Amino acid sequence: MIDEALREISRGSAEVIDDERIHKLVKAYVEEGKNYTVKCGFDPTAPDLHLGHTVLLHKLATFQKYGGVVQFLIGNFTATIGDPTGKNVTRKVLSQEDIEKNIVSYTTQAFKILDESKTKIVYNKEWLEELGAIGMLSLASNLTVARMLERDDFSKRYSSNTPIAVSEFMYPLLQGYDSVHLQSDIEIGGTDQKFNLLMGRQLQKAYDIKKQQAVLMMPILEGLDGVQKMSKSLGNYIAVADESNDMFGKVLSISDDLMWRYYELLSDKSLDEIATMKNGVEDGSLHPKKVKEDLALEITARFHSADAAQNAKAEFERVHAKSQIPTDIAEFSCDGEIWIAKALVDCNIEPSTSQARRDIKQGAVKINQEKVSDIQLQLGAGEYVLQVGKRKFAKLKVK
RNA sequence: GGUGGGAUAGUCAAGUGGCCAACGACGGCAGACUGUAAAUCUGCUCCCUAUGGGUUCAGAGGUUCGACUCCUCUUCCCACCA
Repeated sequence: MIDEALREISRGSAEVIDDERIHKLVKAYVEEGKNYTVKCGFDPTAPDLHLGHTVLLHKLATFQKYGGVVQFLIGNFTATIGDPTGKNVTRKVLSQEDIEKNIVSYTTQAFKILDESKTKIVYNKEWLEELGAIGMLSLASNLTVARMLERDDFSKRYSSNTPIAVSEFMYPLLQGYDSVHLQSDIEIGGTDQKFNLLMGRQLQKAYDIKKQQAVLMMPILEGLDGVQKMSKSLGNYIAVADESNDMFGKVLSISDDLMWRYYELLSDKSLDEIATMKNGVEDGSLHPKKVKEDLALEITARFHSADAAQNAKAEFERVHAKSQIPTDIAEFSCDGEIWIAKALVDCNIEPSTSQARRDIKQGAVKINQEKVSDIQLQLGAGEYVLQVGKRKFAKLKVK
């Protein structure tokens, strides 16, 4: 039991600091039913979670299975500073209203994965606001400028003369102080958070907390392109709130290599099952497409439902394998005859008539499955299914 | 505070009076091939019913038949010195 728990806990992790502590905590739970706390901080800087975030949520859910009580920390105070991690520019400061809004959508999405009964939502504004100038100064005395500048992102920015706000220096300290206040037993985060996570340990020691938190770091999930990290700004993400059809399609569009990574970090399948599949693909007894489909089904089912996932799969096959038209297409209508290029723009499947012309020239545009070659084409009264490329569709009614 | 250098399309980056809607790279889109994968090859990549027209090269003026290119001012960024 303990071994299995530890194996699941360390699954996919990039680095664990003080795994002895984790071992003891899990053992105490299994043998004596004692709970422990696992902290994980989220910045409410964006309203939508994507699968990259869920890597951590999954890990938290695993801990919940084995006695962990999750301290779901909302950084509503630190969000006003902006985490400098991995940024090459100072982050924008968010307004209070935006933060409030983000918090609501954040937590509802998070509870699709987390067990609500074993989760405590905490806001660091509660204690950080009270800290005051004096508390802040004494907190800051725990860290030297030299050490701060050792940080990769800071040193890069410093040497490339990108401005660093002094307030950004405070960020790791405040995050560390959260661990002091919450007396966390374990904190998890992405590998890019290492500095901040270790700060928690250092400060817990400085503030005389008896035990320092163990730290478990998860790798950063690559986005759909398989190279850069999944992020909204890069547009290579799968959002938790994505439609089931989109979600299914997006998962299927990842590369075969990336698929294994997603399995490790996002799937509920056991490590043994995954290894078996991998062997199957390697010796040719299992088609990689099938394996990827299973992954897409699993992920879609998690955020929607098993039925929705099956429908998405059927839909996908209709549209792509048999190159038929999807069942659910946005509909538009217009009065009187309309020029094809204009129609495509009006239906939001082309950004400009210029682009529409180009695509028509290249044979990317279809009406009712028929390739269009005439740029001048006028659409008279009737109903049409317009298509650009493989995935953009629209229905148009011309009166 | 002083002295130099710079700002070009999504990003990087050529262009230093007309041949410029602007080389190239990356990204993106589309086509072929596939498993809507990867890899590869090809085309496109400011807007406009368009063998033409319009608006662009930080901003505002000016010189010129003509300016991304020259001059003046403004804003922002960078380097070196203080």
